[in-house]
Amino acid sequence: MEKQSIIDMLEDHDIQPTQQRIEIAQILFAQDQHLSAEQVLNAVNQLGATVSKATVYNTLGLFADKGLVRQVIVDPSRVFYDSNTSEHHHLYNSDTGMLMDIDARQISIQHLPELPEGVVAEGVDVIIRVRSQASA
Amino acid sequence: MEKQSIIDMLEDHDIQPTQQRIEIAQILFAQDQHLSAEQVLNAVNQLGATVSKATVYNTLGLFADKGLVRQVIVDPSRVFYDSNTSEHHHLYNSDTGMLMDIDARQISIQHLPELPEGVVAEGVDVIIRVRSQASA
DNA sequence: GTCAGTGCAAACCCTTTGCAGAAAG
DNA sequence: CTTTCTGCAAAGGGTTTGCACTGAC
Repeated sequence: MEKQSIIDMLEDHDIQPTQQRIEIAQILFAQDQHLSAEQVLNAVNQLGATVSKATVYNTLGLFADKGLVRQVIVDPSRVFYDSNTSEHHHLYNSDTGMLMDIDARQISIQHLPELPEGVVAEGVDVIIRVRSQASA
Repeated sequence: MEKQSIIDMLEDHDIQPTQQRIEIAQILFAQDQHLSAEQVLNAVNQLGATVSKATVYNTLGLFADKGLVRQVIVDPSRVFYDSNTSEHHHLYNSDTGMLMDIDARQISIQHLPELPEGVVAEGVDVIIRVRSQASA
């Protein structure tokens, strides 16, 4: 994804395209992937850029708020940020930490229950948890 | 649930029924519920008992390993332990932190995708995320 | 008496925060 | 110039760990 389309994407989502945000977005949107904050930090700084930890966290939080990425909560120890925002679910290997997308069409949810009063739906997460065969 | 059935339950799951474990189990299995480690700690100690934080964490981890409770990972800031181990899913209000059970029969998953090689399924979590109406 | 379990406090790790300096418009 | 963003380092909060003490059998 080239720089100008990144900038356009950020502006479309009411995000000021600063240099750090552009660099982080370039990492995230290079492909559909799931990265932790630390992985983003490493990746950005391996490109020669220098973005601080605080800015990575701020930016990922901002991107999530604005709908550019989706937080994936599958492991209590860290949050993953998913650059694929199309409807899909996840398969998580708790032994390896590997997180895979599953096309939403592969899982059909028949009928959602009626929600309690005063709440609005945000989304539905489906997580298929697996382990490597040998392990416990 | 009376003390003797708690002890039987622990022994059935290869867990030595120590006093602290019995107290924690009595809290957990008083009803189907979702408690964080901190909530268990408070609840246990309000009963006049004294169980240390380390033991609460150790015990909850042990119970989860042995299948007595189920970890529910919906919020990056803390893990909930669910004393209802029958098949069901969850509804989570991220504004209030409220976690509710949803009967598995209310959601039907049509067909699971084939798993990658070398992995075995552990389970499928479905989380319906909601917010309180007023909020963002 | 032996081994597993417990408790305390310190260590850990991811994440957030306060605040001064830098950059964007 | 004004406002927003960034970076540093320190603080925060849930969880884990090391190790000596206690309890179970």
